[in-house]
Amino acid sequence: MANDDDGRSAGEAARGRDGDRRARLVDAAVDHVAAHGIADLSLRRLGAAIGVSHRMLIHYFGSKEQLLAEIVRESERRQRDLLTRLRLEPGRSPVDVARLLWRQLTDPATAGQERLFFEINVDALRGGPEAVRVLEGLMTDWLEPLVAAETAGGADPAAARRRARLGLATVRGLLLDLLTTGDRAGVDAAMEEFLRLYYGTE
Amino acid sequence: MANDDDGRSAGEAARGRDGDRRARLVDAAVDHVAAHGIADLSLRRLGAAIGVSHRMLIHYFGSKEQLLAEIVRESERRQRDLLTRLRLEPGRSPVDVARLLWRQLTDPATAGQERLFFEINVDALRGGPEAVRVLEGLMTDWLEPLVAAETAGGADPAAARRRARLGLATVRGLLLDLLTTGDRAGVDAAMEEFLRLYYGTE
DNA sequence: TGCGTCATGTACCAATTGGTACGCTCGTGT
DNA sequence: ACACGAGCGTACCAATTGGTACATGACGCA
Repeated sequence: MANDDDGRSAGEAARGRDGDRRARLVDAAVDHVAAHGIADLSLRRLGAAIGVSHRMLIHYFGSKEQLLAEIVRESERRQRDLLTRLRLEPGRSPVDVARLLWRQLTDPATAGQERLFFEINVDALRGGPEAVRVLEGLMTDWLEPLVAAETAGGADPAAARRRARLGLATVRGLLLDLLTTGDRAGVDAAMEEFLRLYYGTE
Repeated sequence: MANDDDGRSAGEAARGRDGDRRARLVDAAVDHVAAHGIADLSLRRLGAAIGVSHRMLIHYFGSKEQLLAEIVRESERRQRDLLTRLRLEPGRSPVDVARLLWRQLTDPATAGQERLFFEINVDALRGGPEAVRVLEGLMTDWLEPLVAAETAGGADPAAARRRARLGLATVRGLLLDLLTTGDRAGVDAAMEEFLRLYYGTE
């Protein structure tokens, strides 16, 4: 017999002391992936980087695919957190919220995370049907609160959807620009231009 | 001795009858890559797909890296062509040009090409310093004519740069939205909203 | 006809990949 | 004290990778 096998089925239950270990591994993995990309990731290199043998990664996550899924999940969670942390603030004007969000997204500290977002997105585009869930989450998680904000700001639902979609797309486009050019000043200026058009500030 | 080696140095000169073959191979390669992505590309699979042995790919291009470089170059060229083909038209209003460009970019026939653009972009983000050239081309090739158009439309240079940058980012963001959601109607509506804000049409 | 050059396929190579087998080392319950 | 099970590392595996060696043609030129 002498079998290894975790009978743990990864995702659920069993938060019994090694849940910590798992969680810490995922965290470290996301950090590493944000820094080095997801494309040429190998279990061995990842393991070496975060201080475990690749054997342990398979032990805890079952397979590379499952580990990747968990990395994506955790990364999505971090992005969502970024958003929800903003909407909590009361009584801000929409422009200020937008500016705040923008500043947070363009914080150099989270640059890796943003790059990872695009990487996951592009990656999922090529992936099979199981990637659809990821893609949907990537869009709706952001679209929903934005639509809500627009509706609250007093726009009919159709217009709110249009505006939310436009805003999200523009932010992402500018974010990609910033990542590729690194020209913060230029991109910030473009963002200000957008805010002027979008909120009609003069 | 009995050596194989092409002394051709790939890129230049030697358009001597096999330039055709090379060019056709690059073309087929770009098509294949647009359809299947660049991430899990292998010389063997690519070769099988376009009807040559992976040996031939190396023979004609020297290495996978050089082949990839050429694919990227050709892909960029196609994108640029897409743009220049539009600016030739005389006497169109900016809104119409924009709408035309948008329709061309969102043509399902070029969807693979657009996806490839994002893939190359994301890929280059993680790449070494040789990728900088690619990234710069990816931005300036588009930004320049847009800035020119804005300036011609009567805006001071600073504003023209801001507006061009904003327009490009928004188009790309919406394009990414379209690729991930496939919701053409919704994205088109957002685009119309943008054109209204951007050109002040009522 | 014979020779050389180029295009191409087949067979191979070392390196790297995800995943597995197995054995060592502890901490803990009895 | 001792057995046992979980956590872990080492050594391994087959598959796939980019790249190379070599043989085999086809074609042109003498």
